[in-house]
Amino acid sequence: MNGKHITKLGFQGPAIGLALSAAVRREAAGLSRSDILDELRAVQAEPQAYTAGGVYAELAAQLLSSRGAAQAPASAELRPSPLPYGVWGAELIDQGARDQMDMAMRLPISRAGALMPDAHVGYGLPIGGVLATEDAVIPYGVGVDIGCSMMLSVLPLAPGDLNTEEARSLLLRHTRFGAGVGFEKRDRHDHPVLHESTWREQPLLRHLFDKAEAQIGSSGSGNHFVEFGTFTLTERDPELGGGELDAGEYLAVLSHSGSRGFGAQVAGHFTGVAQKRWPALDKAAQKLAWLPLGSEEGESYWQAMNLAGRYALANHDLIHARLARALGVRPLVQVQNSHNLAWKQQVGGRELIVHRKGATPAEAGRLGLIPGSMADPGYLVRGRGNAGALQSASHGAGRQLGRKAAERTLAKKDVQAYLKDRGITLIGGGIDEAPQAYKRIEDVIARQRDLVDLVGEFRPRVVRMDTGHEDV
DNA sequence: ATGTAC
Repeated sequence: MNGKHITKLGFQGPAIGLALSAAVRREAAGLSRSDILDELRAVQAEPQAYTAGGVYAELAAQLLSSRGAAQAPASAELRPSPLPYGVWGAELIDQGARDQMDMAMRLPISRAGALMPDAHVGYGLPIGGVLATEDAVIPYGVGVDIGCSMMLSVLPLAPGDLNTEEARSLLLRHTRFGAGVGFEKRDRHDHPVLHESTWREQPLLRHLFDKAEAQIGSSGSGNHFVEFGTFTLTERDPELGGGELDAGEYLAVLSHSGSRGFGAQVAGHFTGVAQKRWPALDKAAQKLAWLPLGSEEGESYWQAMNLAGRYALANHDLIHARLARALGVRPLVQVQNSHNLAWKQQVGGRELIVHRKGATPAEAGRLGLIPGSMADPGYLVRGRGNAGALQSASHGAGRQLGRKAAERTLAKKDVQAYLKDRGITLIGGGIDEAPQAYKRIEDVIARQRDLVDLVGEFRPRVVRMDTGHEDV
């Protein structure tokens, strides 16, 4: 098997090398030359069927992205039909989210995409959507809560070392919830992110600094939470604490938080700028308006987005530091990951902008956190670097019922019974965040075993959330 | 998700 056989099939550019190395591996596995050529023709004919894994995944991803480039018009004109993309757990995903992803894959700047099993409808790109674009960033491809993220601290304490009442009072004292909520001046905590010069580099950032300073270390509203629970490590993991953490059960803190009012205003501002930039863009795609990287607006968004990403992680840092300090301990290990952000990433040999809107980065070996609901387990996972999923996984269980539908259909007593069955103590929390409003996390995890491996499990015990429209 | 209000 050599390069000539490959080029004769019509492979071009970086695809030649990828096809050749796959062919060599198949040869080593004992296949005949004609069988391998048949396989390569099949990959060529239908690359989307091979992106999920196996020897041909990288080649398939490369073919898909180069075809995207060949088809890309240089204007706001949409493709007549969406580029193909991988879907994990299709039977768990509603048609509305599929339609939104189809629309995203018709953008002229789109090159590759994937839909995670927790996907549901959002603004523009669906939550659970992963989209790779070329030289452009889509504010609503990242979402309103820029840098929304997860953090886990495993503490040097046994689960029984903290009783429910103490956990409740620590959460009440050291966390702040609610839209618009920040800290009073005397309770504020400092963080290096507030001292970055970036804040002075854009009028918008200068304007938002005071709000950011007041709200740092707070949790906000909606699906955000801070909780104490039991973390179970199945076996030592080389990626976790350098492989030093013993298997067993620990008291742990898990939080879900974002970039608060600061990130929301950055998102709102640049979404407006992007939509004005493409007045001729099809109305149905308006919320997917993009900013070219290299343009002043595009670079400004990129800078503000990344600052909001660091700010969101700083929120977690302060929350965990305050709780650990109150307990008089230092965490044994900490893990954090953003799940609403865009990254520059190599896809099929090219640098693309990978938007993850409610999707966990899952490069090979990278740790991430996938929470369930206020009463269901969350998982510490290790990425498998699946090329077809653009190295991503779900960011949670995903909504099954919209907020209004949950308030309409779920009964308070059923939610209370669900919590009681699992021994959960809840502070705040609205009916719209009820466990029954979410897909079963076990189902969602089962659909992505080719995207992540499970490293540990977190079972919530005392949970704080914002108070919804209707309390539980 | 945010906390203002085509």
